[in-house]
Order: sequence, then C-alpha cells, then structure tokens
Amino acid sequence: MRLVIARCSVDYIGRLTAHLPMATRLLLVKADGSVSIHADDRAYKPLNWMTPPCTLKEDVTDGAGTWTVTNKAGEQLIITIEAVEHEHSHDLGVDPGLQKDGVEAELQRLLALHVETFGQGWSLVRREYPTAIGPVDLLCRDASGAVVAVEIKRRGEIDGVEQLTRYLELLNRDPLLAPVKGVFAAQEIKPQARVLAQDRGIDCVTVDYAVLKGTDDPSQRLF
Amino acid sequence: MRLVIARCSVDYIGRLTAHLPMATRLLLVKADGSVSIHADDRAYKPLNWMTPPCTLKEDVTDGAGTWTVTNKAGEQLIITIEAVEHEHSHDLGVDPGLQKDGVEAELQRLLALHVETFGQGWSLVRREYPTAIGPVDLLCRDASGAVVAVEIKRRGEIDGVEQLTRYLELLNRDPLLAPVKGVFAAQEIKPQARVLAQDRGIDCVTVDYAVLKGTDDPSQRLF
DNA sequence: CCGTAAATGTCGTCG
DNA sequence: CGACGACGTTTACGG
Repeated sequence: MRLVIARCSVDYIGRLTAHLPMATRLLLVKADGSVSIHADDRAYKPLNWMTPPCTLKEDVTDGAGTWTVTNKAGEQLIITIEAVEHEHSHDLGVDPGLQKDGVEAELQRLLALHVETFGQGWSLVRREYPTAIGPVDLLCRDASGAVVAVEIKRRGEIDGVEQLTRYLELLNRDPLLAPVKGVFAAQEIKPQARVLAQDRGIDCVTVDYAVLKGTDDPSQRLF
Repeated sequence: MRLVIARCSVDYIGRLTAHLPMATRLLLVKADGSVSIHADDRAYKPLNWMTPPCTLKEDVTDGAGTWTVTNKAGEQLIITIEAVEHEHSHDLGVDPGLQKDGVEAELQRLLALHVETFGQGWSLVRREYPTAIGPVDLLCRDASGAVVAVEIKRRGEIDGVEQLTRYLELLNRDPLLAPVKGVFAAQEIKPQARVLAQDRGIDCVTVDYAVLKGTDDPSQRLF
C-alpha cells in the first residue's frame, strides 16, 4: 500500500466525465493496482477511484507531473500532480478477511431451520428452489398443505415484493404447485412495500433476528 | 486527515456483527470524524468503517490498546491495536468538490429536447409528468397522436421496466390519455430487461449519449 | 466472463 | 426525519 498526499487535480473519463479542481488530497495506491483519491470528508467514499484490474502510468519529475490510470474498458483517471507533500509505502500482506453475521444468507439459513416461525405445522419443501428466473429463497407448505413461496430480505422494500411477485407468477403456471401463496419476510418492512404486498395478496412477516439466532444457539436451549 | 498503519483486529457490532482477525491494516480518520479500515485491496470499499457523526475514544499506551468508535444509533466499531507501524497526520483543508456530467438527469434533458430520437413526428407533452405514484420521465405523442410514456435510465434493467409498468397501469386508467404506450430508453439495456419489456408490450430504445450531446452542442451544428 | 442479487450499501432530494 | 431513487453504485456468487 502506497500513501501519497499531494496537491492535485483529477479528471475521470469513463462511464461519466468528472473533474476535481486543484487541492490537497490523499492518493491511495493498493497492492491490487487500484487507485483512490480521498478528501478529508465524505466518510469512506473516495472522490474518484479506479477499481482493479487497472494500470498506473506515472510521468512525474521533481514531484510534479501526471498519473494516468487506465482499465480494460478504456476508462481513464488522470491525476495532475502539482506537488507531493507526503509519501509513505508499506507492505501489509494478505488480509485474512471479514467474517459477517446477520446478513440475508444467515437469515435464510435460520428461517429454513425454523419454518414454524411462519405458522404452526409449516414444513420446508426446499431452500433456494430453482425457477427459470432464479431461485426462490424458501418453498414451504403450510399446515393445510398449500405451497408457499417465501422471499427473505434483511430490509423489505418495494423491489423485494416485485421479485416475489415474478416468482409467484411463474410458480403458479406449474399445475403441480398452483395455487402458490407468497410470504415476504424481513427484519424490517417499509410501509410502501407492505402496501404493495397486501395489494398483491402477499403476507408480510417481520423476523426477529436475535430470537431466531437464540433458537439456533444450543447453549440457549433448555433441553 | 490521520493515517495510521497498525497491526489490529476489529469488531463491528451494529446492523450486523463482523469480525476481522489480527493483521496489518490502514486506519483512516477523516476530519469529519469518520473512521475506515483498509486492507491492501479493493479501491472503493473499506473492510470496516463508521460513518459520521460518530465519536472516537482512544485508549492506547505504548502504541497498543483499543479505539472505540460509536455513533448515535449505538453501533460500535472496536479496534484492538497490537502495534502501530506508521502514523501521519495532515491538514488537507476543504475540498472544492466534484463536477459531474452525463447522468440520468442530463439524458432526460437531452431527450426532452430531442424527442424525435424516438421517431419522426414525435412531440413532447411534458417532462416529469406527474402521477399519483411519481413523475413519468417524459410524456410524448407519436406521429399518430398516441400518448407514450418514456422511462429513461442510464442502464436499463428489470426494475426500470417494472417502474414503467406501474406508470402505464396508472396512466391507462385515465380515459383522457388511454391507450398509453411505453418506451424504455437507456444507454444500455440488459437482455433480461429487454425480454420483460417485450413481454409487456414496451418498446426499447438505446440512446447514444455522445450523439445526443453533439446534437445539443451549438458548435457541432451545421446551421 | 456474464448476469443477477445483496449491501453496515451511501448519497441526494423531496415531502 | 423518513421515504425513494440513483449510483462511475461496488461486491459477491452462480452458471
């Protein structure tokens, strides 16, 4: 990793064109070849960047000149450097990587284990049930034996309801399954999504992750 | 802006929980209070971060200890530092900011000026035509006088088709407008979106931004 | 490599 | 403050 603080202006020509006037900024060159330009605000988002794979060509003398970063698609990041104020390189090695917990995949796993969350007598037909337009998160049967397609989101928004609607339309063309009902499950469901779901006859279920997780944790069980 | 390269492990407890094992990483503290943790890959996204407003509490002696970053929602980023390998602070000042060109608003402006892009004899009824569920990008009439709703995207994907479908459903309830046709216009249209559009009777038009822009530029005109 | 869905998305705008 | 849509979304995952 290479850190350069420099007075520079930047031009990006690619999916759009963008220009940054001359100012002092952090230039971050990573081992994967990527380059990002940070100001002292806007949280973690760089002002400009080039994602790998890309190539950096430096044309600098006496601390002034240009960096040209190019990717395969022909997008270009042109950094005009007036003066370098600080520079430091450091070998970080390979990062062991991030372990996450509480994302959609985890919710899906837990709900697959506990479909009774949706109602007594429910059973799981299949997780990631395949259709022509992609897999349905959960396919279940309720206590009466009716087939139910469950779409799971961390945050339930309108596009999730649209997604489930497309699945239901397709599943209901299958005479072996039809009629198929829909359940939209999420930790939090936005009002607009709820309204749209109701309009389409889809049930909404909000899921308490902590409770599900507790149910999954052997140390939390009484028996 | 403060740059710290340190051997550290990180725990995030908030919207999800995440853990980073001990390794050497870049800690970036910006003037806006944000903290981000970068590995030596991925230009855009840090491994972990906390967006402002948040507070950083340092409890470090002899280069080892913990940083605790907390925000208003009670989310926490706990950085356990084993050793600081490099540190540098630098005052960057306020950034003059980014100038962009070529996004959806610009496409809409240009297409509103040149509805003949869609066909000879087309005219614009209104840009941002209001409906109960939001404004339609362009409402036009074709050469035969039929009303057409145009949805504009930079990249045409399936959710854009869904959006236009909802508008068409609503507009077609208005006896003064019906029947209303649909046009899905974008610089690039994904195959799946194209299939869905066709299935719904919506025409797809790919737009060349450079040509439109040229048409708009007085210096490029012959007369 | 392409296409699709998820994201601690983030960031603006508008009610 | 919440909802909604755009983003050079980026990133991960599956065929």
